[in-house]
Amino acid sequence: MRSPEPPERGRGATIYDVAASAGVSVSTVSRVMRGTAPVAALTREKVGEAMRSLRFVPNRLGVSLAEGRHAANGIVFPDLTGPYFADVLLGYEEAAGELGRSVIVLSTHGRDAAPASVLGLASRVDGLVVLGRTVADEFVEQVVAGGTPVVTLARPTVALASGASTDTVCADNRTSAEELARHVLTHGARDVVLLGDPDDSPDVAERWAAFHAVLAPAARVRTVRSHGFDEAAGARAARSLLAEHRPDAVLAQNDEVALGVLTAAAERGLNVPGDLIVTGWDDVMAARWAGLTTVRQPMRDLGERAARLLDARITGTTAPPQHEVLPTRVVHRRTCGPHQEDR
Amino acid sequence: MRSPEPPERGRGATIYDVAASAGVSVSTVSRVMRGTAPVAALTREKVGEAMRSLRFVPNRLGVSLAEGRHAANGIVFPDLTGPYFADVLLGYEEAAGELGRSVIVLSTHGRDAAPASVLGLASRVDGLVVLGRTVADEFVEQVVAGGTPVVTLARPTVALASGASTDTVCADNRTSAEELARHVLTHGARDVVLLGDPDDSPDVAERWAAFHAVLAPAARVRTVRSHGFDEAAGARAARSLLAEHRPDAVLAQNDEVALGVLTAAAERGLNVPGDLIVTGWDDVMAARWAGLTTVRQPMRDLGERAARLLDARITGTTAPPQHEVLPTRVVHRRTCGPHQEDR
DNA sequence: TTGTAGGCGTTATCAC
DNA sequence: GTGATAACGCCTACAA
Repeated sequence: MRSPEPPERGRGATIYDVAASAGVSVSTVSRVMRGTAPVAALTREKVGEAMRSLRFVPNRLGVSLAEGRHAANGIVFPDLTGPYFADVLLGYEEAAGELGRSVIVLSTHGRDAAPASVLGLASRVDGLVVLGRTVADEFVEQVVAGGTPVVTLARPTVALASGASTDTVCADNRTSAEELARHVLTHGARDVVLLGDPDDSPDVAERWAAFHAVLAPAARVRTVRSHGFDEAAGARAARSLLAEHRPDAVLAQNDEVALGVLTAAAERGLNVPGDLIVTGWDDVMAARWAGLTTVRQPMRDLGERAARLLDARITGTTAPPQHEVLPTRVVHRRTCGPHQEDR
Repeated sequence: MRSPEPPERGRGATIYDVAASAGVSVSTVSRVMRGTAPVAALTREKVGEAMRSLRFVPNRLGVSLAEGRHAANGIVFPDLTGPYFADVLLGYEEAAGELGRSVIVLSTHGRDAAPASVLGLASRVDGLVVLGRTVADEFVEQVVAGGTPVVTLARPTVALASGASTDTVCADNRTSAEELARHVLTHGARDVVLLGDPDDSPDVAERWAAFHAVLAPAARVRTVRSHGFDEAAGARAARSLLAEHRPDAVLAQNDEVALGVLTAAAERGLNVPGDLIVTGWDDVMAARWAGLTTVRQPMRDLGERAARLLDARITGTTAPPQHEVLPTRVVHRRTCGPHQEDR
């Protein structure tokens, strides 16, 4: 004796198999699954039984094609390295899951996304979040024109042909950058270097503008380019920088670069903060252990808010474009001068 | 004058629109796209023109339904927090992309995955990677029985009804755990606590078994449970542990927990490593800045290998189940005793 | 309450 | 070389 339809290996049962096995039509099976119309108790019973014994799981492709929606969202990262992106993804995935949507991730690995990969992604989701400098405005516009809403994250809003613009969510770079700059001046810095990779992200450009505005009247300010934005890149850039001239302070574009600066400074026997003030951005875990002054941004919340804005847009809200700015906060530790430390 | 078919907002053009616009049949359009059969140069030209002007992007659902494949893989994480998972994902996404597959991520947020979410995911991918303790063996088997290959990562292989078992890739826990244990004995530890959350992952169980085997003959060994496996959990557990009794050494399940122990030890004025030896696992960035002795595992490679094993299985290899064990290495720093430090 | 049939967007197999 | 047309798996009017 075997069960009615031995679950065939390698190919899931279809709704037709269930219908046949239960002796009803496919519409009835569909109704039972979706509760979209009343079904006689007995019939429901038989269908349920058939579904169980066949281990039936509806094929997403069929469902999506019929429903006209993917129930999936995409997110495009420039890179997946480091704690920043992981936390954004965490917040995004959690909120998207709650809203009944799967998450498809695409990393462009530092390069600009290949148009094909972005359009391909767009064709398999209901909406897309685009981080920083991953996709040219032109393609963002094209994706939206194709009917797939886009939310930009940590990136300026993109103007659309329709006259509207993308929803966007980002962290408040300016306020904390200004505060950090003032603080550094307080500690006596008069020769400041802004260190980072300006091609990395629009966030960095915003911070640098704010740094400049505050520092320039009171100090010498130079921008120095690091090629890359990880610890090694920071160390390399700092080594050549310190070899030629020693500034009072280095404001790095993120914590990783700042940690690289600390390494280079230690190699030269420089005392931080006595000889050199160093600050980062992001407040990654290592920053606390290195005593690095930095700025904390709400990475999870960025991801979560993006997911919710996107959901609203997919759901068809006609609200005007939203631009959310999430608060950040300066975290004082010992690399910017002697004082009470935050944790 | 307007272009032939004004790209309608909100709804992408279909292959029928292109065919109509070019004055050919859909089969011809399909052939042009896929190069699956010869097409007259002139025709190809017209079709290309139509596709461009309509900004046609084939709908993935249609393609997938017809092709009978999703061109997407899933990956199920217990959690997305911390550097470990981000790096695994990085390696996975990179390899999957290279193999022409999108990546759908699902996090179970520490809990066991809801069967519905896993089966739902399985129904929209061609294959699945399952990390650690996220999905009960029973469901893994069910997913595979349904025709979706599964690769287990950092988790023992799952026996299948077919008599086979899942492909699996994991890091070598035993060798490094043994080495670390011997090393700790060398530094004089005779009262050792293994600290962690045994429910967290099979990896931890493996390490603890190896620790035990080496330590038990020469030292007192206790296992202490931390509820959770982040820094705060480690600190909490260490506080209550140290309040009652001070061991010579705490071997934590991962770096985060170990860093929590360092914090708790500092609060009590204990000298590390003089009064207390501490070790972690994973070699996250913060470990270097905290001087933590730990074990480095090739996270990216884990993800990449999983992607490739999965691809082979999807592609239909009939090779016997693969079980890959990737090498790890102990990183000596100052929390385990005085000596030359690794970076 | 249940069944029939057409549609969702693409591919692929036939004829022509 | 090209064009009908039948899948693919599901949903949902519309009929009965």
